[in-house]
Amino acid sequence: MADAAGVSLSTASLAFSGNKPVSDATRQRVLGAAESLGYTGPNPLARNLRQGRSGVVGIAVGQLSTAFRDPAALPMLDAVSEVLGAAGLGLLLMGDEDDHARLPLDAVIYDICGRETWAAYDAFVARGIPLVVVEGPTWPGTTFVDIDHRGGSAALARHLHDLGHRRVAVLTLEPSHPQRQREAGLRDVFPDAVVIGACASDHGAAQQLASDWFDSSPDATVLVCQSDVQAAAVVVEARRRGLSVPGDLSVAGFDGVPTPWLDLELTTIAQPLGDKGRAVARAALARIEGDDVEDVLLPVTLRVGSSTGPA
Amino acid sequence: MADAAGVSLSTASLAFSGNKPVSDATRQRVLGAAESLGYTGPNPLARNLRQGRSGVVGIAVGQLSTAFRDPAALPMLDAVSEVLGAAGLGLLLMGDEDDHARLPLDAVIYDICGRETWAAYDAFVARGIPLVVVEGPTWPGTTFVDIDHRGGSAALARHLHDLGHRRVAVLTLEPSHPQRQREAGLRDVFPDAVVIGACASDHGAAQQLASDWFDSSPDATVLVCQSDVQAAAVVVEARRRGLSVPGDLSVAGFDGVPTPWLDLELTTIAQPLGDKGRAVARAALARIEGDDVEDVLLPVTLRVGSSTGPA
DNA sequence: GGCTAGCATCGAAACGATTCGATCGAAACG
DNA sequence: CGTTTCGATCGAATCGTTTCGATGCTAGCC
Repeated sequence: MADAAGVSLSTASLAFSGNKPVSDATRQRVLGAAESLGYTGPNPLARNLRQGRSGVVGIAVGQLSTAFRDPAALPMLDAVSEVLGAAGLGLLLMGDEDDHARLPLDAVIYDICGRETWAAYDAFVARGIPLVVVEGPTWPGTTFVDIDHRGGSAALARHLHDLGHRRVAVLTLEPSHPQRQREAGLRDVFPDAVVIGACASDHGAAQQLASDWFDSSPDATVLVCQSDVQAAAVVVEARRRGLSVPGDLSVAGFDGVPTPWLDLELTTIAQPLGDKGRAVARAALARIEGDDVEDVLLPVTLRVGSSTGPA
Repeated sequence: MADAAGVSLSTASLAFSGNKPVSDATRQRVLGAAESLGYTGPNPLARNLRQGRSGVVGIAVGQLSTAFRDPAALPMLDAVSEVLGAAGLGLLLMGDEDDHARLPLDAVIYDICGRETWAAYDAFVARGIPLVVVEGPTWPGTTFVDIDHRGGSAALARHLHDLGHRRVAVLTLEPSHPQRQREAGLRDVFPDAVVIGACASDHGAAQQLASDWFDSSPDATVLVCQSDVQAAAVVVEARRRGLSVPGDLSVAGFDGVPTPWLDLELTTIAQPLGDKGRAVARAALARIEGDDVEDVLLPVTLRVGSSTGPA
């Protein structure tokens, strides 16, 4: 250790951490000795043990390739990473299969819906690790960050109603907390909207579902989707069949992400992805500090594009 | 601690870790005591310090939202995560801005090209942390995993030459190690291929570049792109201008990822993304064990689709 | 019966920092 | 000049494991 060159362990530690004042001369001596001995600074593992923190926050997103294929996931992840990084914390990706209960995490973010997919939830709760859940159900020991699914869907529904639409079809996500909220919002305006099927936010799956639906000679004048990816797939499939959007069918999405390969702007519910990520990260930070944290509900905005028109 | 209920610390440790045999009766007693005292198993931080390992591998990908917007990034990330997870290691996302030198990482993967973006490289080398570089230049202390950019590009070029094409335009990535290799492969066949511009693998940017190029009344019969995302954007833009693909212009991509919103199959160089990820992860694991690791060069395959045709 | 093996358990020494409280001088103050 | 104060430094305790070597004990062997 560098203290062979002049000072005590405690002083050397202070010279590196700056937790207490150290005279300039001493600091120079310590840093110089470290340099010449090839000492590269405090061992992070030892620091972590002493401080009882790992400096790492886990984020569970289900299967990685599925989770990030949806463009809505990225801006949020970016924001989370940015806020945590600024606080000196790292972000650890938790796939859905591995046993992450043995890793030293300061907090865990669940960015998927459905309690059943919360890997290692019990272990984390038992160890007292703060949990932040995005768009999931509330659960003991958990801080909750959500967007206004229901209000957004209702706003979209009113927009469609104003355009004269009465026969509404819905392409849903697989059953989940946000999905239920969105359906409720839609039914506030269209109680008898008809669900044509459910799939993940995936272009191929949505296009297949839309194709089957078109085959059934539907009479709806608008198809409401649960993501812009789904909506884009529906537009592509409609056109492939010679249908015009919004002439023959109006299509609405959710999320408000760019779909640059379409030459129209989707009508969609834009959610504040960056705000959501920042709220999540701040909640995690606060809980790590031991502060009490309120659940967060973020507003969404209806963004009217050119994929919806008069019935 | 649980040893208040019967045994010594060492035995309790063995009961949990299983590193040495412990009698069944003792194990039961230890586990029972742990249960009733609310002890949730060995503290990961302490274990890490003792063992000198954190169980976490970092992966640097540049800005997150940019890196993962490219669909080619995900299958590889998935494979990396799967192999590391099976070995009990976690994967930590390193954005390009933060100081990750203070985190306890067992190894670091650089999945971006260009030495200048290797955040904290010097610090990691100084601390003796194994580094694995994907598609980057070789560098001291580094294990290198790459695909055969040059051979793949040359194979594509021969395919185009066979189709009768002689006037070739190229849309490149920003300058980087793989980009240089790919250009070399192309020029093995078409020495005077003309570069029309460079951009990241991003739909919007590529479409803009293609648009400018079409405005210049080009005489090339084929446009070679460096990713399927770029190629898809070019196809979209060509059609928007009433050009047929491959009738008026052949288009080729790179990567071999699905482009479900196009109704044609891109001609492309398919790279083994899963294999690449697994090779990277295995290299990291081996280096963590202290083994010597050979650099890896993976083959690619030409996949002829319907976006290229006779000149 | 004595000796050797082998198994289960234990004690103590790391792992490498941070941090609390004490000490020691020198400066400031009356 | 005596006393207080403050800043810099130091010693020792602590974080919670894992692991090495030693110790007992039982069983097997000749």
